[in-house]
Amino acid sequence: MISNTEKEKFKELLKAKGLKVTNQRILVLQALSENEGKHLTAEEIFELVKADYPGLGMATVYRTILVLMELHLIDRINFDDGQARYEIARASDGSAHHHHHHHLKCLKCGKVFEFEEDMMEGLETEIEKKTGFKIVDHEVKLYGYCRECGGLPIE
Amino acid sequence: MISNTEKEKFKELLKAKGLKVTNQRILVLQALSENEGKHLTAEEIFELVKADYPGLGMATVYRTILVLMELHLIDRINFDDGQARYEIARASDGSAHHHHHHHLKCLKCGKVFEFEEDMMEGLETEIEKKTGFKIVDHEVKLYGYCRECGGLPIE
DNA sequence: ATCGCTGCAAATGCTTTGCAAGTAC
DNA sequence: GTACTTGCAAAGCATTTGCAGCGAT
Repeated sequence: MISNTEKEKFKELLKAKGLKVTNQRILVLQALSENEGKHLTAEEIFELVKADYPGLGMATVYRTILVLMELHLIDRINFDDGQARYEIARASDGSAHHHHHHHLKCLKCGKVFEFEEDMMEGLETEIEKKTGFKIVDHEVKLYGYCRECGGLPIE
Repeated sequence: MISNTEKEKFKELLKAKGLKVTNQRILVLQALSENEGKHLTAEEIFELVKADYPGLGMATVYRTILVLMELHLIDRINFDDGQARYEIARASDGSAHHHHHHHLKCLKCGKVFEFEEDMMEGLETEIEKKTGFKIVDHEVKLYGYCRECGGLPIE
């Protein structure tokens, strides 16, 4: 559930950018907040919010997603299955760039798990030294076979 | 350039799967092989091969890409810019699952660099221990600002 | 009252598919 | 000769956009 404090913060953020506070925007953020770890597609967000707010249009969902991404309130993940997925950003203050949280996908059942581990700093500093690149964010995806799928490949 | 040995290996692979050796398939593989590190889109592959083989159709490019991916001869990368990109797989023997090679994208100029570093084994064993997951592959993307872009964010 | 937002429908853009003709084996 | 392949055009699907009406401030 989204706390009132968070909701107020969101309203402030919108106003600060000259954007308006609408039911649609609040409900979309809320749907993502209440489904942390579910990696919702735009379609799924649409269905969820539509249940509470029947008039909703798909285009609004997509436009709201853009707004929320610009405010750094949500992140997009792509599992190459034809549709993008979205999830609440951890540090929801709309400032931090590093969200140290990544994904683990089972190649058999397709379930997506998460992990918080962060052994990336070492790698990043090394790359920065070697290439002159200033790294501000990273994304890690692991693929394998989950416990229920027996850790064994198909076929 | 694609070596004759590699070309023969490719032909064997196709035959072993009951697939036919066609000019289109060889030319697409060759285009990707001669453009290692360029992360070509399907459209770009199409243009490249079409120069040598005018009759080519876009659908064939997409179908060939599928075949090459099933043979593990190429990998797909997605930079969320609306089109998938493809590159030759390193261990082109069509067996290995681990390709320890990842991407570094500049958030200002959009250029994509590569790095070979591999500090992932530690992370992977730890996750395996913790979750019971059997990890067979990983994908790392780093985002930042390249040397030419001054390591400084825009605006 | 203003200017942003929304819903709808149409458009876009990448990718896939159906099908008849062509080609490898 | 028998599949498998190809090119073309049409279809599919996720996402974006144009626009007139609606709603927040």
